Amino acid sequence: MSTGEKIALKDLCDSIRMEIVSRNFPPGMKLSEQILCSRWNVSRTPIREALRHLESEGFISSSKHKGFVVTSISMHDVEQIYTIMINLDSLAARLATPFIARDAKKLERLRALCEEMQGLCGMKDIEGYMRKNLEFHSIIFRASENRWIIKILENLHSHTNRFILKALYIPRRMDESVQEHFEVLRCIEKGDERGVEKAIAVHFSRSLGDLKNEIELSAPLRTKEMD
Amino acid sequence: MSTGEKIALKDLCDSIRMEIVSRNFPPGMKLSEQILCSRWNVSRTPIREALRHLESEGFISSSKHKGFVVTSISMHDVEQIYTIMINLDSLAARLATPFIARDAKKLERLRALCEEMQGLCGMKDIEGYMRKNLEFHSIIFRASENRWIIKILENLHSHTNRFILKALYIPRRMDESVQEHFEVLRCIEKGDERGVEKAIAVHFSRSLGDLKNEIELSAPLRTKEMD
DNA sequence: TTTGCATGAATTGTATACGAATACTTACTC
DNA sequence: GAGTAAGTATTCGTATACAATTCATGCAAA
Repeated sequence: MSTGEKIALKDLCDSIRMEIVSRNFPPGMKLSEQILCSRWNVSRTPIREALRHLESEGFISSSKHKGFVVTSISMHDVEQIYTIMINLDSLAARLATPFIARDAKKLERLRALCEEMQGLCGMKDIEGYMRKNLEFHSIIFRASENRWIIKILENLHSHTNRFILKALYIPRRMDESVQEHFEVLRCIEKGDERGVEKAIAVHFSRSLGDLKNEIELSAPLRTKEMD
Repeated sequence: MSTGEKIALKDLCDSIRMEIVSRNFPPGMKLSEQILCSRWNVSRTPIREALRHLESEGFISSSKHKGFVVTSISMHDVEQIYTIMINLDSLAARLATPFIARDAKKLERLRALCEEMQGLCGMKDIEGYMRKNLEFHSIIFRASENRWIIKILENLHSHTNRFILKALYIPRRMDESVQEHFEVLRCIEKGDERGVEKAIAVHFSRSLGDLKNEIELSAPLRTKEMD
């Protein structure tokens, strides 16, 4: 790969972030500058600039003379993040409702996603489900037209996606979750801003609750800290 | 200045950020790397890394081959940010309440700040007032013990402080504001989490409302976009 | 005067070079 | 064999060098 034109800094940043979010670069992994250089065929300067960017986004941490390391994300972090998302995603959804309600394309896409999630849920395709789920919520918060919220939520959702574990399959929860998405969609279609706000808050609260239960149950497997 | 030991990257970053927040580096200002280099006696490499960090925090923007520019912050941005703070600061305050309620030192400091604000308000010292105000709210949200909220709010408060204009003196609003701070403090002392949450939300809502009015009134002076 | 272009100066983007700190290897002692 | 110390190798932090692009200036022509 990459034997031709030069990669832009932003793309470099996105590439590395993707590796981290996909757990291809797992928590705790040392990010050697040299290896990254040869991986993307650039010198250390742009690599370090990209790493500084990701550092400020919280995906990696650095210590002097020891270099960069992928941060780990614990259940404790996930709880803290969900606590924020319960509030912010619902706020964003409320703001977004009037914009989406009169946007046939977005409504159609949201409905398609709901149905696709229902299908994937039946097929037990967690990975696919998570992708659709992320797109569903992204469409909503991006429609809030509040660039500050959008930036924050993009970051937070990326971080939760680092934790969410393909392995963790909870059939009951997934069915519930699908229904909650449909409920959100119904409220949006009605233009019921407060209804959407509430539905999203409930959705994230339940997701967090079930996540905590599940982790609790699988505690012998892995404890509080993931990696 | 700076004729001795080498400055740490983090401090460099903080220094530049301070220049921006204090409007010493005003919105739209071109940040020439050379000038920054000679200002802090370092080479371009650490300067650029610091700038990348600040870019991801939203204080500057860059475009290829044109370099870095201090971002401008408009009333529209401030409205968007306040919309978030109304929710997030109140959430943080609710979380923080039980921790502060049993922390005599913090309670004492908060009370002192309230009284100092009252004094500064009488003396019409807006700059001093703003500083105390920021410390008051920072103590609260930092006590939330949610590191994700803390990071977000530190960033948002910094940005609003770029906008808030020393020139804008609103006696009535400042008196009101002082009372609202006392109300927040009373709720914290009682350990009334929901009361704190509500009080903070009301406080930020009113601040935003008055800010909008004031901007509206002084519209001939400066319109929507500040700088 | 204004428009257009050409040339050079200045600035940025990236690569490389070098000093400093850390990690690793090896060899030696016990 | 375990532990340790010295010396080597690697990696990082920063400075500098070079390439690519933009910006400014000046001059010529309309």
